[in-house]
Amino acid sequence: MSRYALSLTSSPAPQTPQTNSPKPTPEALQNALLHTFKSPFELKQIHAQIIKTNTPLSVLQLSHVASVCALTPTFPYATKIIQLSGKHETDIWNSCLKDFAESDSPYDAVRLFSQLCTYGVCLNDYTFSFILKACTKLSDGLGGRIIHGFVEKLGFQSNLFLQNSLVHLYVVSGEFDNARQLFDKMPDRDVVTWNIMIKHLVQRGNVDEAYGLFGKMPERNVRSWTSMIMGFVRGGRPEQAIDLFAKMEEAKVCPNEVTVVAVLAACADLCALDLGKKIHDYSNRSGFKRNVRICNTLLDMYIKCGCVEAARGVFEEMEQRTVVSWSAMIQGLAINGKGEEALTLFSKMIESQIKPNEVTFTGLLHACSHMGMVNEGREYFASMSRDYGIVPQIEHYGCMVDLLSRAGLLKEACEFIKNMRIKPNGVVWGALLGGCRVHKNIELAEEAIKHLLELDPLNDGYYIVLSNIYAEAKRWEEAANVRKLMRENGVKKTPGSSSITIEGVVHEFVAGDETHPQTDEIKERWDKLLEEMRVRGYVPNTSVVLLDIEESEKVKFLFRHSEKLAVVFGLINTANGTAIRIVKNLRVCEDCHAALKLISEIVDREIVVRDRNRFHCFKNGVCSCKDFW
DNA sequence: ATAGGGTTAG
Repeated sequence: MSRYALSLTSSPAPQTPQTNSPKPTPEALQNALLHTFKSPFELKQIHAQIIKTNTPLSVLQLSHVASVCALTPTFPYATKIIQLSGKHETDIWNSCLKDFAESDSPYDAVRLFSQLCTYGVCLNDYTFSFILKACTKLSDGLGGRIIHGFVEKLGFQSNLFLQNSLVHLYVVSGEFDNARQLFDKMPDRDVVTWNIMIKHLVQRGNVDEAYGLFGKMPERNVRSWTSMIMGFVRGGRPEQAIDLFAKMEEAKVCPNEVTVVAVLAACADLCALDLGKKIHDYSNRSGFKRNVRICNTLLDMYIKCGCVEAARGVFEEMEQRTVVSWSAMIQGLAINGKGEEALTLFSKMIESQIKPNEVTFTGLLHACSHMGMVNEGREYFASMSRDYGIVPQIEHYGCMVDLLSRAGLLKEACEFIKNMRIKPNGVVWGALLGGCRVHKNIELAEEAIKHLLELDPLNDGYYIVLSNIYAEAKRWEEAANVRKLMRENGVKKTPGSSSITIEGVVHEFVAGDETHPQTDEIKERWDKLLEEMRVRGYVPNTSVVLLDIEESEKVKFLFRHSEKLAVVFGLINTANGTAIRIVKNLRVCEDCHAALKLISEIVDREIVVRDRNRFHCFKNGVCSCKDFW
């Protein structure tokens, strides 16, 4: 008690009168008192002041008193003071409840709610909306069910706000059946109700069902469209995301910041640079330039379109950069053949006092592995836990094995796997297998495949690589055995597929596909290119064709690779001089790599191929990967 | 005074 009294008298009270200044108003005196009021034990003084000056506390002052006393035994005393003030008691406690619900410790709201119940304070619909907000923050479904009971008992069950809050709470706390049940029996739903359901169907990966609801909604607002677009992006269906965005524009709904993020993500996935640039323009026109998340997504879009310089432009113009901005830029440089710059950028990041996270290190390790910088990679790997306290994840181990294996340090890579502190996965052993192919080590490849067949027996890629390794060593019988094993295990080779987006339309080419309406035109153009390529020394590399067929047949197969089809299609259907951007589902084959280098020179165009792992920017006969991949 | 989207790797 005395401690608080002391603090009251000794603390500076700005409104305390000076000797000659006019007498302070009672309200100023109360404010002065409240200014230092931090403990419920001072309530008596407050109360005395009220009586002495005969001035009731304002709503703001009462709320302050309420929040100090809310979770203490002085609660009933505070209630009394609020009642004496003549102000509406429920309002005061509600505002306090709201503050707690929005604070970092929403559980305080739950405790206050229980006080309100214990002392019989009158509750209204606002009370419930705030306590539900707190429960939502806590993902407290059980609490939700209890509150739901209260809501019904007190007759608020037909309040749409509360119904929506309850549906949201159930869905957030994973009680989807309860959410659905409530949703189904709601007599009236508004756009918020539908949006909640769509959002959470999407989060459960149920994009089709979400789209079903989207179709049934009586009205849609910008959030409905955005959630659905985002749903398609997250569900790996960026074409549909972009289609829907076009429909949104037709419906004359104005995109907001979140829409911009969603559509940019779709552009990034599709390498749809034209649309991406349009959205960039729109974003600037709409004044979204200072939004860090938008900038990060823009940066990522340019990176994923292979436009490192445009990405750098966005990065440099940013007013604020978060760890996400730096990590995205580092990763971007890494997979675009600019590993050294990635490492330099990391030093700048550290100078800027930005703390790296696990993603930053993934980018750094990628930079090292794509450039063959073994010692640097080892050092970063050691540094991440030593200097930054980041525990390496499976991705980091994967990068390290990739780094060592590509550099030919296969034994060390193998040892590294065996000493890992977590269980290696398919990616880790797969990295070793990949290195074994480059460095022609059959023995370790067999060791790797043993693990891979256990870990990931349905992944066709590993069989293909092993079969390749045997074939390149001219051990045909073993190569055939691998393919036989593949058949026995019911594993099918994923067909190569490449896509190109022209004016917002995605054109997809699957290896060997001859059904495209422009097939003849593509062939014709290819034959012309081939003549010029041969003049420049191109020899078809049939070793990448694993089929047991005639050499001349193999050559035909080579010409049907999806990336070649997509590139030639792009040459035909875009203006001279424009860059061609292709996305491939697998890695680029060696023959295509050699061919595309020459084509970039012959037609004097930039050709960007984003494959499973990285970018290949072909320009003037060379590739940004410097043939190290 | 009350309800519903967003960023980097894989």
